[in-house]
Amino acid sequence: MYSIMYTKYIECMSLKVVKTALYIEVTEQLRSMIAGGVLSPGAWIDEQKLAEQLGVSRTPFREAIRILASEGLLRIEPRRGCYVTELHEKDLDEIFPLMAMLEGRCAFEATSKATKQDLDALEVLHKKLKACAKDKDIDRYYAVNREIHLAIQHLAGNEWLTQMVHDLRRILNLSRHRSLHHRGRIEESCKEHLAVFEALKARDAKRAEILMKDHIQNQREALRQLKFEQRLTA
Amino acid sequence: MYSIMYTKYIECMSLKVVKTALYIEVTEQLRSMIAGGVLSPGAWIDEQKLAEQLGVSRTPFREAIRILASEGLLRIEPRRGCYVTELHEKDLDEIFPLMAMLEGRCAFEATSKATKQDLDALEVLHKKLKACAKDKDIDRYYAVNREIHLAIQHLAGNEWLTQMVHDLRRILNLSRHRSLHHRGRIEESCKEHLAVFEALKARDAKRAEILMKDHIQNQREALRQLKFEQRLTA
DNA sequence: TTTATCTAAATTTCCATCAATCATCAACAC
DNA sequence: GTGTTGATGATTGATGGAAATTTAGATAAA
Repeated sequence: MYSIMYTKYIECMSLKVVKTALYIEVTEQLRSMIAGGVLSPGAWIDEQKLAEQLGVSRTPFREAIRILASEGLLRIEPRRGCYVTELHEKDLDEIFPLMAMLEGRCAFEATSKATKQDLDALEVLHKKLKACAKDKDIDRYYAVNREIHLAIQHLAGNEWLTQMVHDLRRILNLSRHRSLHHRGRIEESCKEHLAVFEALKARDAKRAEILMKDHIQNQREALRQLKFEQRLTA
Repeated sequence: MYSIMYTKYIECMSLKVVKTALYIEVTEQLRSMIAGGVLSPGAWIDEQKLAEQLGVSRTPFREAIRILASEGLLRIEPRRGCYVTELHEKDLDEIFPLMAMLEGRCAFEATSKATKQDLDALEVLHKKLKACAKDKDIDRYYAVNREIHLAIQHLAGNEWLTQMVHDLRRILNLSRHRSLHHRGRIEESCKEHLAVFEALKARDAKRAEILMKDHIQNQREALRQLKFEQRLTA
């Protein structure tokens, strides 16, 4: 639950990187392999092979697996093996409303806590977002969008809430959904973000919350549409 | 994230219990040791000693520790050791509103999904609750109260939401708060529950949600009061 | 007295290995 | 032909000890 920063520091004389615990590095590596689609949902994880591939023995590898499993990214079937979690439509239908509620709450809290400087920083981000939307640069849009969400979560100032949103987001990323690829979604998304930001600036917390909720639920809807259309063409 | 039931079964001939994976049993044991206060918040966990005490080697013990750490019950400082998480007032101030929001949502969803039978079952539980409140039987009240909350979560039918509430509840239990010991709180709590139930029966989802939120936030308030008064007498 | 450095003990982390369990498939009975 | 039982190979689970790191104590220097 806690996100702890593990200090990596360098011994200047020997230039040797003092390593964090191996199992933590393995956890991170596996996390990004899952996020990057190297390990796809449903895939079986071969302890021996993967551990060897990462250059570690099975013990720290196993510890990493246990952690990811309790985060929900992996699923361990005792004595049978370890698999990457698969998200079904039902899961998405359950998780998106939760995200909407939690991020809505973030927007609500952020509204009263944001300083003038905070708003200025957000202004910059939203300008970037608009530019990305205009250029239809989906990858950069996604990155800036992420920054904005993180900023709002940070402004809300509730670490447990933030952690919860992060955990759920990681799970959602399992579906590698690309709702932004839905026709017109990027412009819609941008408009929604600007609306949330307007409410924030107007110090209308309730409105910011509702708009943020809508924003997330519209993501779900775009995703559903996208899948529906893909099913038609396939 | 997933709560998996691991089957324990018995080999009848030899009367030997075929054990689930050791690290899972250790996880459960540690969990209950933490919940039961055997391991108090802030306490250092001596891997060697405790593992030996539980009759297992350090490896499965370590895996258990990793799991509990990622659940938030333990805090691991790499290469330094493992400690039981301490909750501060700030954490309680952050977590209770989250619980209120999540359980409020449960009540909202449950309202539309509860069948007549479900309501009848809840009726029985609330009758029990009233009896416990009348007798001031705090332990039994706590148990029945828990049953009602679980029932409502179940009715909401969102597994991810349920899991999230469970995770947070486990964390909250670290504080071993006894808000019910606050003067008059048990009666208040009971009244609040009955009010939620009335809204449920009236199919007034929004009202059920608000009342449940209030119920949880009042718990926080009672707890704050209790601590304040204890500080005066101490 | 305080600060710094070094050494030893305690502790965490990691690995090689062994044991227990599961999936597969062939042999057999029905 | 169908279903059950029993071996074989592969994989997960557990162990104890070796290596690396930190903490604490002791000694020396300021």
